[in-house]
Amino acid sequence: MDFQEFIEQGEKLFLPNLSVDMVIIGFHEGELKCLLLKIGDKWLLPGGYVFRTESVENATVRILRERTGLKDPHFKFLSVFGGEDRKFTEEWKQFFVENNLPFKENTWLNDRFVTLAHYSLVDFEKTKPVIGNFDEAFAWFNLDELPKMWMDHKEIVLTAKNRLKEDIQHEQLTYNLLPKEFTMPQLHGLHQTILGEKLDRSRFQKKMIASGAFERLPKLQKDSPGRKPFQYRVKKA
Amino acid sequence: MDFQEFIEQGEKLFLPNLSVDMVIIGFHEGELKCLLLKIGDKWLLPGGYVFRTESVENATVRILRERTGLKDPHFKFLSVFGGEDRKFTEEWKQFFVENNLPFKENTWLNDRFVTLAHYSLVDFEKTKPVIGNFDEAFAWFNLDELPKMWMDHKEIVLTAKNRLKEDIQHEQLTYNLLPKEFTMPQLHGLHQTILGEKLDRSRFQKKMIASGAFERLPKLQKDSPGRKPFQYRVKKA
DNA sequence: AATGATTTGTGTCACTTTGCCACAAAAAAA
DNA sequence: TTTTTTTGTGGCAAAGTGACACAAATCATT
Repeated sequence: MDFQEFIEQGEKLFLPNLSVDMVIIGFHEGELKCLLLKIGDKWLLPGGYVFRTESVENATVRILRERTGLKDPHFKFLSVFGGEDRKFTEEWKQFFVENNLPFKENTWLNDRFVTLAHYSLVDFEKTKPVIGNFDEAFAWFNLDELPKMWMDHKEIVLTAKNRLKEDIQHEQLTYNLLPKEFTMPQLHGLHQTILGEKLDRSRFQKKMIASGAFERLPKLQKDSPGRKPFQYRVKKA
Repeated sequence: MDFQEFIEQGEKLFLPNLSVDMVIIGFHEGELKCLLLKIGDKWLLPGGYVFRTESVENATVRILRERTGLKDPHFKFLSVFGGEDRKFTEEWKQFFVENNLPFKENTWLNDRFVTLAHYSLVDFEKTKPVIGNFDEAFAWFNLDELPKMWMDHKEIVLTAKNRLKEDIQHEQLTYNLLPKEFTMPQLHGLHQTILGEKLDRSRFQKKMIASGAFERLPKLQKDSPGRKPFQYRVKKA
């Protein structure tokens, strides 16, 4: 679907005034990163619209797959952003002007959008981002060093960051951010990064093992100094 | 707004294909009750649509106020229900036929709806339900004895019931279900009802008091046998 | 008025979980 | 061989939890 077609057909194909946005989070070099796309001189969340014949959930998975190349990505609903004046008119205008496209103020694209924000925890190494038809670039940004972003997208990312902090206390989900096989020191570092505080390594390790959610594998072979850690993977139910 | 006007104007006034539904929960005679409305021979959740010039949040508050008479009701987002074939065609058809109204298959009302479900914890005594223009009746139903309901509305109620069980573990919010001034035995009974299990009274009371969220008031005067309990209210921040 | 039943507030005590530190084992580096 | 780094596990005091006990307060019944 090229842009012209997208503008013309979108109104018929999609549920109007409704979008799905994804905060896609990966863990790389000890930092939490978020996948963003560039349109114009600002960045935005990967997102899309819901086909009239498609469930919201399927739209979410479809959008995620399209942008990450992952088959079965983790995701979780985050929040509704439904402000009465939530429009992207200025952003689209700039995009149209820069691309020498005829800008019309009152297309569906410039109308108000209620967005269903989700977050997704992905294995950074396995994720192969794909830009959309209108995006100029993609990039991973440290959650604490976000660029200029569209509208309220920065707020959405920060909401996700805070939600992750809460969810990690009650749910076993951080392993989605690591490779299938990982070590306790890795998981420990990840949790410290998410919570932004030091966690006692001894206690953390004992607690994780005691949770029974992981099974121990042979030790990891590596060249760095120090004892070689066991590897773990999530127990299948 | 009468029904004819509602049908004709709704499309222009509201965001299409989007609704807000409320699971309004009260606590009465030791049981959790849910406020439902009757249209036709089935019951449905209080709900409504979002004006194009109104935020989702304001719509939620407006709908809640309209149906409960409460000034500043508690509410919390529950979940999105966005199935690809989520339509109320049959239910509306029956309503139109029963009321001798001309039924048209393809009005906005019969289109697919994504609903933003919320739950609201209210003081049963203070709540004065008001039925909508098209509702035949309202009633409070025990959460475990729900009547025949529209589409997936029963599923929404059950989702709320389960969510409440979870939220109560992490958040101080159950006092919304009690009068401003309440006793520890009351709060204890409420928690037991929500969780569906016995909680040690001693421990519960100590934990609640230790949380520091409540301030002790003079003892309650009552005629039943036994020691008179202290009253408490939520500490203002 | 005395006694008993009921309800509520608080105490105790064993058991578990948590926070913090220690230390030994393993393996590269010096 | 010794040192340094990393990882696994142990110990112990403090805090939290579950189960039960018991006393205080108050109405109902002799």
